[in-house]
Amino acid sequence: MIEKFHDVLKANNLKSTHQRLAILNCIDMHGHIDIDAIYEHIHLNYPSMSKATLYRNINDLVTFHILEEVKLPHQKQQYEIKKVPHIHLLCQECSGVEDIFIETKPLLEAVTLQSGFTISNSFIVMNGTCRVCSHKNFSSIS
Amino acid sequence: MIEKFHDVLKANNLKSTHQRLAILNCIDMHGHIDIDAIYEHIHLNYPSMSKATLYRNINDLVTFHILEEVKLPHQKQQYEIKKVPHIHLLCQECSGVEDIFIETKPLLEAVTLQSGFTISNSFIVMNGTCRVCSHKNFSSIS
DNA sequence: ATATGTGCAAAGGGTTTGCAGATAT
DNA sequence: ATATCTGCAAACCCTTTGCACATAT
Repeated sequence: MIEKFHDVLKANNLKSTHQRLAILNCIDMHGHIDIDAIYEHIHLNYPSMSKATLYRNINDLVTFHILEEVKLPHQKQQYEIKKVPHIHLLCQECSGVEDIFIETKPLLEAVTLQSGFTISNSFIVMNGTCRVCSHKNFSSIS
Repeated sequence: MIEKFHDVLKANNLKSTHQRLAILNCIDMHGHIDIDAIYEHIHLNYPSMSKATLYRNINDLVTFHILEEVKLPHQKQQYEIKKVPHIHLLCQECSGVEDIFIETKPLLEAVTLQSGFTISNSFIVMNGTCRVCSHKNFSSIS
């Protein structure tokens, strides 16, 4: 496997260890995932991985802005690879989380205008029902 | 003091105790506040208040949708009285949190269109610099 | 070769729970 | 009167930390 995160770590003067690569690959693979799920997933192929190392590395990677905390209402804290701004869509049926990249400038400008706030960053979560689950519900009715 | 939350509690078949009223008033007074701050605040006038009661009630009030969890990135979890949807503005200078009530329908519609999501609820946080802090910075430059 | 990172086990700190006594209705 | 709630203290996590060994560079 090509270790896409090797250079990211090096760029931050962090050593490229198996543990760190496993953590980053796991998070990257899942998109959004919480600590326990990361641990369980990695533990399958890598039973010697310790939780102390996981916690330490998660914190370090957040500090270095390689990871980002995702705090969704009514959910355990999750982590994701830091990407460009996007909206989190949280499906109430299947608990899935989708990312959507969409123009938020008009809203941000309206907020600035109304509040006088200079906005540097935004975090948007929307709760609802995803396309797949909507379709499932519809099928079961008809 | 008129106990505005007495009826809210009764409506949910929860007994209107001093502790619950103190918790709700404290949160209402502050807008957004975390558990420890609630405890300290209530403890001043009400030293016998126990943390167990605070935790139990916070959880109960969230369950009954009287309170709402507010999870802001890089902040401790806070609580607020459940209100109509609004945007949280988080100032990076003074750490203040403002609420702003603004039209988000166009964005929600765009999201629905692009993703097929049926949105029931949204949670929006914007980070930046509030009007007061912007002005402070400007003054110190000129 | 050496600064960093890891695993282990113990410590720490926030949250929950069982129980007996207190309180709201 | 009685179901509910509270305070206390102990139990229970989840998370962090100290230390000796291992690893990446």
